[in-house]
Amino acid sequence: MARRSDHSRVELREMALAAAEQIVVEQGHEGLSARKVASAIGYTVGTLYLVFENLDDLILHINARTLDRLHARMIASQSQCDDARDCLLQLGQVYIRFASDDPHRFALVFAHRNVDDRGIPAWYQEKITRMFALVEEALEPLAKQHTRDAITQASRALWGGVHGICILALADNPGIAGADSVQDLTHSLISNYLKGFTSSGSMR
Amino acid sequence: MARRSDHSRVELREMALAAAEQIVVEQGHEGLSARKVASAIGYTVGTLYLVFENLDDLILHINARTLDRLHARMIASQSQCDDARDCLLQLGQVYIRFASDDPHRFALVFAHRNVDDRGIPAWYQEKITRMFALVEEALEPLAKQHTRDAITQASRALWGGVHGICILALADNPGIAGADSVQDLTHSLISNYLKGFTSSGSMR
DNA sequence: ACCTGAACACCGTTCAAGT
DNA sequence: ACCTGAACACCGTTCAAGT
Repeated sequence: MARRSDHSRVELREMALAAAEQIVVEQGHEGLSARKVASAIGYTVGTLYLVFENLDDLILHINARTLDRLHARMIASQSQCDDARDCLLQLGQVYIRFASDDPHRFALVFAHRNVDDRGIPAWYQEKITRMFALVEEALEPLAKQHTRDAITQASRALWGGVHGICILALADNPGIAGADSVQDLTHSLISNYLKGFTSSGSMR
Repeated sequence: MARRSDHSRVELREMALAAAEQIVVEQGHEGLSARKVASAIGYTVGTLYLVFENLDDLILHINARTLDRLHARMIASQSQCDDARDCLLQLGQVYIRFASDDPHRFALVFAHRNVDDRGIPAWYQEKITRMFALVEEALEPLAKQHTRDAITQASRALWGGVHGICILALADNPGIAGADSVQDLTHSLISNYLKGFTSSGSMR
């Protein structure tokens, strides 16, 4: 073979990403390999390195797509909720459902933190920041008496919390996935946190 | 060589575990390999499989030790706290400090969930359950008006939350590790959750 | 210019063969 | 009985060589 040019660079990238995502969905994070992706799209391993820096770079792009889909769903949920508290509960539900509907893809986002020497690229970081901003927006109407910084901090604490319940549940931890449903735990976390956050008196 | 018998089975296990832990501490999860462990203790790869089922089994035993140390520190913190609220805040602090003092070992516990076909062994699960039980105990004096089940659920939601902040911070997420310290976020989560949980009225 | 295919340096796991 | 060492089937990554 050699010199095929059947597909443009962009086409190759798209094919590789789609193939890689399918492997992850079916076999999970551990099942993914450069060789498998290459053979799935009918090319040699070497070709993959023409179009991605390395496997971590490919994974980063899968994760970018995953974060985009998650963000879209979070946005969508915000157009059909009643009050601010309900909006936050909806965000939590969407997050949990997204993770449990597609556990392998979701887990990949948080399994691969060691991108390389020069850290996570800014365009990718923005996708995470954007998600926290969504929580912050939803929290704002409930926090009139708080400063901007306090709201930011609260959104981070709260969403870190929701995320924790989510991944402990995915990992099938005995302590979490036991009797209660993940949705119930998330509801408990959000609603109790909000009760505390919106009550006027500071306890310390 | 062959037929050395320099070390008993138990000695070999201990040596392998110690060597593996050192590799994890220094090089992280990705740096660990059966061959490296074997060569670090002066044996061949095959020997490792005489004394552990496989690499996942070895990792499980590293994680068991990590959970034991964490549990010991959590226990210790409970003997020097004032009221129930302070005890819970201390638990959170210990958890976060433990994770950030030894990020690689801590991350290993939650990175490796796919033990094998027949799931996580009961003796290991118990180490996780034990930790949640500690939170539940600390929570109990604050929840006189709640049922046993409600307290259990609250301890799971709360500790899932603390865990989430913890790992997002370790992963150096821009949303979390930003301006606020992890300790502050944990404090915010616990103290606001408790305010909500201990306030009498249910909001729904 | 585009892609291959072989090479390099690694993996986890098994198991006949040596002492 | 204990341990080796070679084998097997995989990895990620690179790059001279082919068309």
